[in-house]
Amino acid sequence: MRLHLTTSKPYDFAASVQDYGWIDLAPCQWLEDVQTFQRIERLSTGKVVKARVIADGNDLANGTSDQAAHNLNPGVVTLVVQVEPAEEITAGERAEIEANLSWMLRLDEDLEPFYQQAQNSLWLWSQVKNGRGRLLRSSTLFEDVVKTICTTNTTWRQTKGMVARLVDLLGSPFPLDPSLHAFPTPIQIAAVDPSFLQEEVRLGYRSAYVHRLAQEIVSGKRDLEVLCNGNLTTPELKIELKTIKGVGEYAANNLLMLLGTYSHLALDSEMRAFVSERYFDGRPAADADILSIYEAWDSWRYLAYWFDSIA
DNA sequence: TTCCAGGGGTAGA
DNA sequence: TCTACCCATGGA
Repeated sequence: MRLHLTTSKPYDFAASVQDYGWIDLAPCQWLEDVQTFQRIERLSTGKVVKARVIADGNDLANGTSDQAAHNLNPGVVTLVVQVEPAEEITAGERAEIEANLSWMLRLDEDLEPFYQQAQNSLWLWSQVKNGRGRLLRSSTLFEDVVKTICTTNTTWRQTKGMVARLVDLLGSPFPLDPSLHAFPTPIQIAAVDPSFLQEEVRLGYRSAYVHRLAQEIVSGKRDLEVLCNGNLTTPELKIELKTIKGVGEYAANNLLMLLGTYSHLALDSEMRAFVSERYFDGRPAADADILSIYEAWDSWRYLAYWFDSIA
Protein backbone atom coordinates (compact mmCIF):
# COMPACT_ATOMS: atom_id res chain seq x y z
CA MET A 1 0.00 0.00 0.00
CA ARG A 2 1.16 3.45 -0.88
CA LEU A 3 0.29 6.74 0.73
CA HIS A 4 1.49 10.32 0.64
CA LEU A 5 2.49 12.96 3.15
CA THR A 6 3.23 16.62 2.64
CA THR A 7 4.97 19.41 4.45
CA SER A 8 5.80 22.99 3.63
CA LYS A 9 9.03 24.04 1.98
CA PRO A 10 11.87 24.37 2.65
CA TYR A 11 12.29 20.74 3.68
CA ASP A 12 15.41 18.65 3.19
CA PHE A 13 14.02 15.20 3.89
CA ALA A 14 17.28 13.22 3.84
CA ALA A 15 19.14 15.66 6.08
CA SER A 16 16.22 16.14 8.46
CA VAL A 17 15.73 12.43 9.06
CA GLN A 18 19.42 11.93 9.78
CA ASP A 19 20.17 15.09 11.78
CA TYR A 20 19.15 13.68 15.15
CA GLY A 21 20.68 10.53 16.64
CA TRP A 22 17.33 8.76 16.92
CA ILE A 23 17.81 7.55 13.32
CA ASP A 24 20.50 5.19 14.69
CA LEU A 25 18.13 3.68 17.26
CA ALA A 26 15.88 0.70 16.51
CA PRO A 27 13.32 0.32 15.07
CA CYS A 28 14.31 3.28 12.86
CA GLN A 29 16.75 2.95 10.00
CA TRP A 30 18.15 5.06 7.19
CA LEU A 31 18.76 3.13 3.98
CA GLU A 32 21.51 5.19 2.39
CA ASP A 33 21.52 3.55 -1.04
CA VAL A 34 17.84 4.29 -1.63
CA GLN A 35 17.66 7.47 0.52
CA THR A 36 14.83 5.91 2.48
CA PHE A 37 13.61 6.16 6.08
CA GLN A 38 12.43 2.78 7.36
CA ARG A 39 10.47 2.13 10.50
CA ILE A 40 8.80 -0.95 11.97
CA GLU A 41 5.60 0.20 13.65
CA ARG A 42 3.12 -1.59 15.85
CA LEU A 43 -0.35 -0.13 15.36
CA SER A 44 -2.96 0.12 18.08
CA THR A 45 -4.80 -2.80 16.46
CA GLY A 46 -1.71 -4.94 17.13
CA LYS A 47 -0.74 -5.15 13.48
CA VAL A 48 2.98 -4.71 12.80
CA VAL A 49 3.91 -2.93 9.59
CA LYS A 50 7.04 -1.77 7.82
CA ALA A 51 6.86 1.78 6.50
CA ARG A 52 9.38 3.08 3.99
CA VAL A 53 9.41 6.82 3.38
CA ILE A 54 11.11 8.52 0.47
CA ALA A 55 11.05 12.06 -0.90
CA ASP A 56 8.96 12.30 -4.03
CA GLY A 57 11.25 12.47 -7.05
CA ASN A 58 13.70 10.13 -5.35
CA ASP A 59 11.52 7.11 -5.90
CA LEU A 60 14.17 4.89 -7.47
CA ALA A 61 11.98 1.81 -7.64
CA ASN A 62 9.17 3.55 -9.43
CA GLY A 63 11.25 5.94 -11.47
CA THR A 64 8.40 8.40 -11.76
CA SER A 65 7.17 11.30 -9.72
CA ASP A 66 3.86 11.20 -7.89
CA GLN A 67 3.99 14.94 -7.45
CA ALA A 68 1.76 15.80 -10.39
CA ALA A 69 -0.87 13.33 -9.31
CA HIS A 70 -1.02 14.43 -5.71
CA ASN A 71 -0.33 18.10 -5.50
CA LEU A 72 0.59 20.95 -7.73
CA ASN A 73 1.48 23.29 -4.91
CA PRO A 74 5.05 24.51 -5.43
CA GLY A 75 5.29 25.44 -1.75
CA VAL A 76 4.87 21.84 -0.65
CA VAL A 77 7.15 18.81 -0.48
CA THR A 78 5.58 15.39 -0.98
CA LEU A 79 6.78 12.18 0.66
CA VAL A 80 5.87 8.76 -0.66
CA VAL A 81 5.23 6.01 1.89
CA GLN A 82 5.31 2.32 1.05
CA VAL A 83 3.61 0.11 3.66
CA GLU A 84 3.98 -3.67 4.04
CA PRO A 85 2.14 -5.90 4.29
CA ALA A 86 -0.03 -4.08 1.78
CA GLU A 87 -3.05 -6.32 2.27
CA GLU A 88 -5.78 -5.82 4.82
CA ILE A 89 -4.80 -2.35 5.98
CA THR A 90 -8.01 -0.77 7.22
CA ALA A 91 -8.84 2.90 6.79
CA GLY A 92 -8.23 3.39 10.50
CA GLU A 93 -4.83 1.76 10.34
CA ARG A 94 -3.93 3.84 7.34
CA ALA A 95 -4.86 7.00 9.21
CA GLU A 96 -2.79 5.88 12.17
CA ILE A 97 0.25 5.26 9.98
CA GLU A 98 -0.10 8.72 8.44
CA ALA A 99 -0.51 10.38 11.83
CA ASN A 100 2.43 8.53 13.36
CA LEU A 101 4.79 9.30 10.49
CA SER A 102 3.72 12.94 10.43
CA TRP A 103 4.42 13.15 14.15
CA MET A 104 7.81 11.39 13.86
CA LEU A 105 8.93 13.59 10.99
CA ARG A 106 7.29 16.70 12.55
CA LEU A 107 5.64 17.54 9.25
CA ASP A 108 3.06 19.76 10.97
CA GLU A 109 5.50 21.88 12.98
CA ASP A 110 5.72 25.52 11.96
CA LEU A 111 9.42 26.31 11.69
CA GLU A 112 8.87 29.54 9.76
CA PRO A 113 9.61 31.76 12.81
CA PHE A 114 12.84 29.82 13.33
CA TYR A 115 13.88 30.32 9.71
CA GLN A 116 13.03 34.01 9.97
CA GLN A 117 15.30 34.40 12.98
CA ALA A 118 17.99 32.16 11.48
CA GLN A 119 18.33 34.51 8.52
CA ASN A 120 19.94 37.01 10.88
CA SER A 121 22.83 34.63 11.41
CA LEU A 122 25.09 33.72 8.52
CA TRP A 123 26.40 30.54 10.09
CA LEU A 124 23.01 29.22 11.14
CA TRP A 125 21.20 30.21 7.98
CA SER A 126 23.79 28.41 5.85
CA GLN A 127 23.04 25.27 7.86
CA VAL A 128 19.25 25.28 7.78
CA LYS A 129 18.17 27.29 4.73
CA ASN A 130 17.49 24.19 2.64
CA GLY A 131 14.99 22.98 5.22
CA ARG A 132 16.46 21.40 8.31
CA GLY A 133 15.18 21.45 11.87
CA ARG A 134 12.47 18.79 11.82
CA LEU A 135 14.48 16.46 14.07
CA LEU A 136 13.34 12.87 14.14
CA ARG A 137 11.30 11.64 17.11
CA SER A 138 9.37 8.49 18.01
CA SER A 139 5.70 7.82 17.38
CA THR A 140 4.93 7.75 21.11
CA LEU A 141 6.21 9.82 24.00
CA PHE A 142 6.72 6.55 25.88
CA GLU A 143 9.32 5.47 23.35
CA ASP A 144 11.03 8.86 23.48
CA VAL A 145 11.16 8.80 27.30
CA VAL A 146 12.64 5.29 27.34
CA LYS A 147 15.20 6.21 24.70
CA THR A 148 16.13 9.40 26.54
CA ILE A 149 16.60 7.47 29.79
CA CYS A 150 18.88 5.14 27.82
CA THR A 151 21.11 8.10 26.90
CA THR A 152 21.82 9.06 30.50
CA ASN A 153 25.23 8.44 32.03
CA THR A 154 26.38 6.13 29.28
CA THR A 155 27.97 6.22 25.84
CA TRP A 156 26.05 6.55 22.59
CA ARG A 157 27.36 3.12 21.61
CA GLN A 158 25.80 1.58 24.69
CA THR A 159 22.56 3.50 24.15
CA LYS A 160 22.24 1.95 20.69
CA GLY A 161 22.87 -1.48 22.17
CA MET A 162 20.31 -1.07 24.95
CA VAL A 163 17.58 0.08 22.56
CA ALA A 164 18.40 -2.61 20.00
CA ARG A 165 18.09 -5.36 22.63
CA LEU A 166 14.89 -3.83 24.01
CA VAL A 167 13.37 -3.95 20.52
CA ASP A 168 14.73 -7.38 19.54
CA LEU A 169 13.88 -9.12 22.81
CA LEU A 170 10.54 -7.53 23.66
CA GLY A 171 9.04 -5.89 20.56
CA SER A 172 6.47 -7.53 18.29
CA PRO A 173 8.02 -9.14 15.18
CA PHE A 174 7.26 -7.91 11.68
CA PRO A 175 5.40 -10.87 10.10
CA LEU A 176 7.14 -10.70 6.71
CA ASP A 177 10.59 -10.66 8.34
CA PRO A 178 10.56 -11.81 11.98
CA SER A 179 14.13 -10.59 12.47
CA LEU A 180 12.66 -7.07 12.52
CA HIS A 181 10.67 -5.85 15.53
CA ALA A 182 8.61 -2.86 16.58
CA PHE A 183 9.40 -0.87 19.71
CA PRO A 184 7.87 -2.69 22.71
CA THR A 185 4.66 -1.35 24.18
CA PRO A 186 4.34 -0.50 27.89
CA ILE A 187 2.37 -3.75 28.27
CA GLN A 188 5.20 -5.78 26.76
CA ILE A 189 7.80 -4.17 29.01
CA ALA A 190 5.66 -4.31 32.15
CA ALA A 191 5.05 -8.02 31.51
CA VAL A 192 8.67 -9.01 32.08
CA ASP A 193 10.51 -9.06 35.37
CA PRO A 194 12.79 -6.06 35.99
CA SER A 195 15.66 -8.54 36.29
CA PHE A 196 15.12 -9.39 32.61
CA LEU A 197 15.72 -5.75 31.70
CA GLN A 198 18.86 -5.81 33.80
CA GLU A 199 20.36 -9.15 32.84
CA GLU A 200 19.22 -9.61 29.23
CA VAL A 201 18.58 -6.10 27.95
CA ARG A 202 21.46 -4.80 30.13
CA LEU A 203 19.87 -1.46 30.93
CA GLY A 204 21.86 -1.28 34.16
CA TYR A 205 20.25 0.83 36.89
CA ARG A 206 17.87 2.19 34.23
CA SER A 207 15.98 -1.13 34.36
CA ALA A 208 13.96 -0.09 37.39
CA TYR A 209 13.07 3.28 35.84
CA VAL A 210 11.92 1.81 32.52
CA HIS A 211 9.95 -0.98 34.18
CA ARG A 212 8.31 1.38 36.62
CA LEU A 213 7.24 3.76 33.85
CA ALA A 214 5.76 0.89 31.83
CA GLN A 215 3.86 -0.33 34.90
CA GLU A 216 2.52 3.13 35.67
CA ILE A 217 1.14 3.42 32.14
CA VAL A 218 -0.36 -0.07 32.10
CA SER A 219 -2.04 0.48 35.46
CA GLY A 220 -3.53 3.75 34.27
CA LYS A 221 -1.60 5.70 36.88
CA ARG A 222 0.15 7.72 34.19
CA ASP A 223 -0.95 8.91 30.76
CA LEU A 224 1.96 10.19 28.69
CA GLU A 225 0.04 10.83 25.51
CA VAL A 226 -1.96 13.67 27.08
CA LEU A 227 1.36 15.52 27.26
CA CYS A 228 1.51 15.47 23.45
CA ASN A 229 -1.69 17.37 22.73
CA GLY A 230 -0.32 20.82 23.49
CA ASN A 231 -2.73 21.60 26.32
CA LEU A 232 -0.05 22.16 28.95
CA THR A 233 2.27 25.14 29.26
CA THR A 234 5.99 24.49 29.00
CA PRO A 235 6.59 24.83 32.77
CA GLU A 236 3.68 22.46 33.46
CA LEU A 237 5.04 19.98 30.92
CA LYS A 238 8.49 20.06 32.46
CA ILE A 239 7.19 19.51 35.99
CA GLU A 240 5.12 16.58 34.75
CA LEU A 241 8.04 15.02 32.88
CA LYS A 242 10.26 15.27 35.96
CA THR A 243 7.78 13.23 37.99
CA ILE A 244 8.96 10.25 35.91
CA LYS A 245 11.65 8.40 37.84
CA GLY A 246 14.84 8.50 35.80
CA VAL A 247 13.97 11.82 34.20
CA GLY A 248 15.96 14.73 35.61
CA GLU A 249 16.93 18.14 34.33
CA TYR A 250 18.76 16.96 31.20
CA ALA A 251 16.17 14.35 30.23
CA ALA A 252 13.22 16.70 30.82
CA ASN A 253 14.73 19.40 28.60
CA ASN A 254 15.56 16.84 25.94
CA LEU A 255 11.96 15.62 26.04
CA LEU A 256 10.67 19.19 25.75
CA MET A 257 12.70 19.43 22.54
CA LEU A 258 11.22 16.16 21.34
CA LEU A 259 7.74 17.55 22.07
CA GLY A 260 8.46 20.61 19.95
CA THR A 261 9.58 23.17 22.54
CA TYR A 262 13.06 24.44 21.72
CA SER A 263 13.52 27.11 24.40
CA HIS A 264 15.26 24.78 26.88
CA LEU A 265 18.78 23.41 26.46
CA ALA A 266 19.48 19.84 27.56
CA LEU A 267 22.86 20.29 29.23
CA ASP A 268 24.86 17.10 28.96
CA SER A 269 28.51 16.17 28.72
CA GLU A 270 28.31 16.51 24.94
CA MET A 271 27.02 20.08 25.07
CA ARG A 272 29.52 21.04 27.77
CA ALA A 273 32.39 19.65 25.71
CA PHE A 274 31.25 21.35 22.50
CA VAL A 275 30.66 24.79 24.02
CA SER A 276 33.87 24.61 26.02
CA GLU A 277 35.85 23.80 22.87
CA ARG A 278 34.06 26.20 20.55
CA TYR A 279 33.66 29.26 22.79
CA PHE A 280 36.00 28.95 25.79
CA ASP A 281 39.29 27.74 24.27
CA GLY A 282 38.77 24.33 25.79
CA ARG A 283 38.38 25.68 29.32
CA PRO A 284 35.44 24.23 31.26
CA ALA A 285 32.39 26.47 31.04
CA ALA A 286 29.88 27.04 33.80
CA ASP A 287 26.28 26.10 33.02
CA ALA A 288 25.27 29.77 33.11
CA ASP A 289 27.96 30.58 30.53
CA ILE A 290 26.75 27.79 28.25
CA LEU A 291 23.18 29.03 28.49
CA SER A 292 24.23 32.60 27.76
CA ILE A 293 25.76 31.56 24.43
CA TYR A 294 22.34 30.68 23.01
CA GLU A 295 20.26 33.08 25.10
CA ALA A 296 19.38 35.34 22.16
CA TRP A 297 17.74 32.46 20.30
CA ASP A 298 14.90 32.50 22.81
CA SER A 299 12.23 30.05 21.59
CA TRP A 300 14.74 28.37 19.27
CA ARG A 301 17.75 27.85 21.56
CA TYR A 302 17.90 24.11 21.12
CA LEU A 303 17.86 24.23 17.32
CA ALA A 304 20.46 27.01 17.32
CA TYR A 305 22.72 24.90 19.53
CA TRP A 306 22.03 21.76 17.55
CA PHE A 307 22.97 23.17 14.15
CA ASP A 308 25.93 24.96 15.72
CA SER A 309 27.21 21.69 17.16
CA ILE A 310 26.78 19.51 14.08
CA ALA A 311 28.14 22.11 11.66
C1' DT B 1 42.74 -0.72 38.30
C1' DT B 2 40.52 3.41 37.61
C1' DC B 3 37.85 6.56 35.14
C1' DC B 4 33.81 8.12 32.94
C1' DA B 5 30.21 8.30 29.25
C1' DG B 6 24.71 12.82 25.78
C1' DG B 7 22.75 11.87 34.65
C1' DG B 8 19.54 11.00 38.30
C1' DG B 9 17.81 9.63 43.02
C1' DT B 10 18.32 10.21 47.73
C1' DA B 11 19.83 11.80 52.20
C1' DG B 12 21.40 15.42 54.78
C1' DA B 13 22.55 20.14 55.44
C1' DT C 1 18.88 24.92 46.87
C1' DC C 2 23.34 22.55 47.20
C1' DT C 3 26.52 18.64 47.98
C1' DA C 4 28.15 13.90 48.63
C1' DC C 5 27.39 9.48 47.50
C1' DC C 6 25.52 5.73 45.10
C1' DC C 7 23.72 3.68 41.01
C1' DA C 8 25.05 -0.85 36.48
C1' DT C 9 27.50 -1.15 32.20
C1' DG C 10 31.48 -1.46 29.15
C1' DG C 11 35.28 0.77 26.67
C1' DA C 12 39.67 3.28 27.20
